[in-house]
Amino acid sequence: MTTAQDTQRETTQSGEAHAVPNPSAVGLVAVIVAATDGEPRALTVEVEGQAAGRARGLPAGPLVPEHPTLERGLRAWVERQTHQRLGYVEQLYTFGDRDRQGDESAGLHSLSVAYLALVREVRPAGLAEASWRNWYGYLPWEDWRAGRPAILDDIEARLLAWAASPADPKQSRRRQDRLALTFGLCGGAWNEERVLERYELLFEAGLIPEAHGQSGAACPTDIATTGEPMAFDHRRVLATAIGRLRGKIKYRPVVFELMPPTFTLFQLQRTVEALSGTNLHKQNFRRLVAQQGLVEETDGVTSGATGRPARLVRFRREVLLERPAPGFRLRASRRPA
Amino acid sequence: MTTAQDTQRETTQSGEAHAVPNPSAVGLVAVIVAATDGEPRALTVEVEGQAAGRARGLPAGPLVPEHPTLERGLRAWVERQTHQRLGYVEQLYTFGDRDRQGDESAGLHSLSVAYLALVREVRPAGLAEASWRNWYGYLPWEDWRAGRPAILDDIEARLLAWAASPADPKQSRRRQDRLALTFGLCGGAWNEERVLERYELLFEAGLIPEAHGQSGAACPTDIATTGEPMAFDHRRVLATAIGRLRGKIKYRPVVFELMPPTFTLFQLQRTVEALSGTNLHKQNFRRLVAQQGLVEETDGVTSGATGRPARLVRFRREVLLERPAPGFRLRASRRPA
DNA sequence: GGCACAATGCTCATATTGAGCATAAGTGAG
DNA sequence: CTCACTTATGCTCAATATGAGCATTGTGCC
Repeated sequence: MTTAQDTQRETTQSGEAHAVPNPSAVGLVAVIVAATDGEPRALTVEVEGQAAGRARGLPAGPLVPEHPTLERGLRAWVERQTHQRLGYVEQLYTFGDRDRQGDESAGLHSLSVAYLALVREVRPAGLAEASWRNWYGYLPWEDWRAGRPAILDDIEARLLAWAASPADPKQSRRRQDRLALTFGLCGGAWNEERVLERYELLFEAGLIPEAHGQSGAACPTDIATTGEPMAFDHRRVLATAIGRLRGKIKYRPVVFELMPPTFTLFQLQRTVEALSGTNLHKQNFRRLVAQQGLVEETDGVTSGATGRPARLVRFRREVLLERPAPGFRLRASRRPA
Repeated sequence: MTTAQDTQRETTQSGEAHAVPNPSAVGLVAVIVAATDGEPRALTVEVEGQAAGRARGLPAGPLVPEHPTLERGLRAWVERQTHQRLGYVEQLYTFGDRDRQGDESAGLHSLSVAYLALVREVRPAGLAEASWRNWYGYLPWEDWRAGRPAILDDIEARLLAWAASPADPKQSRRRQDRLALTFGLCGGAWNEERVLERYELLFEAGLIPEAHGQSGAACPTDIATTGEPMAFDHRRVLATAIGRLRGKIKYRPVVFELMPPTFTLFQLQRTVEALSGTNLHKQNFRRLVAQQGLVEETDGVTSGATGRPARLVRFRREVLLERPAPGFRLRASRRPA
């Protein structure tokens, strides 16, 4: 940035000149994503204050005056808690709901500014408290790579019951529409980007333990069906991140942030599939990548593994300049696996 | 929402239990968009604290404890300042850079959570201090509907000079690459979604008065070229909103939030063109809308105007349920107008 | 009626997809 | 060494989608 601005010295964003008339506590949260061995992983940490005991959380910490920017503050917290350096970082969403944050008592707001980060390698998690987890452990219904997940039978049955429960037929109808939209029930189609909407629906329907008190006793489903819980509202943040990432890989070449310097086209495909939770047609995928000019060949080939060796390629950084908006326009294969 | 959560009562997002250890001032800002007579408009208000005097700003106000959620707080501020009720609202971005907000003195952060709102009708702005402004008055280089804006000649010359100025050839090269990417110079293509990147580049290059002190004296360009200034960093917020909206209309049917209950296909096209700043091929546009099933015919037709009367149509809300991700995959017509 | 003007209908060449067949080039078993 | 197996890679083909333009249809206005 160039020049300091003194125009605004004496005024806040709102145009008022008081000294912090209504302070809020601002937290920073990070969803740090990697993909190794064809599995999508998020970096999690131990959470001490959590009554549930075993639920893990995302790297997070409060914004303090020492942080020059939000993003720098986030990087500092992540490095401190996980010893992981971040490369690609983008802002995700700012969460501020009173009822979800659970901070209504103090009479002031507590916001969480969430970020999405993509990292290349999974170092074996420098700290014992930090570890990489397959994100589908938290949202198992999102993984359609081996076809429709069986747990969806159970989930759908409960959701339909939830939709049918209101006395008011109009409200019942509205709930059914939402089911169709998000879970593809009643003739709707499954859209892999609606991760957050699905999680929120499950939350409202009472199938998410985090929605009930700390005991989780009121929750009628088990973890095998609705996934492992997370501390605070971090599963919601994770769902937001996955949805955003699934959308973004279709029009920006962000997947390459997850790849090593050289890789095979099939590894790339596996990574995209891991993120999107669907399967792609192999030949068409390589055609797409080729014609978009996203990669260039190296002279290396794979070895050791079974099957014909594959050529190693690398990301062509030049496409960022050439094409107006490169990325994958991926479309799931119709065949179930 | 269903149940209150007491799990988190005693902890903040970060897992610490202090009472607001590091407070921040949080502001809410709204970019409220309407499209009337084929022009894109944003709702602006008078800003009192602004030394520059005439620069207007976006509706904004601090987040206070009385606000149940961020979005509700935003709606309250907007209604108070502009008498405009909001329908469609989505979160845009949270701005928190020290150097841009100009609040480093106090030793605490001041964030702005920005929202994008789309409204149907332009009521003649209930309050005198609030008025609708064509958004291209603030970002004139973004309007390509009548072909490439002439002012870009001037802008490009200055940007090229800026890129050439560093002694370090590497840095110079990097600047040129950015120019190619954002402004389509040096063989690059113009991408109408990169509104924010273009504004930021101009800001860095010193062509935006807001980047210099309150006088604007150091700014080598005039308003006719680089657009009318706004208070604070609100032009950056506006640029963010336009970029987001231009992207979103391609895959979600959000334009209809700007349309009256019934409208003609050409009015719809004019609105899309106004937002995207480009021209579309008329026949292909209607084919697209038709085959996506986005609208249904009414039995009304236009009258009074010259030319053959047009059929009035309405938005088919059902598509939200049917199609996985409806929207316009608009592509600019090649011919310059 | 004849014009100007916009709405609407239709054609056509060219990409872009979705799906699958065929072949190539390795590994390991016998 | 040859076969079975596995994965990589090349290529075809039909179905759609897209970009561009021509033709026709209704209206208000002289």
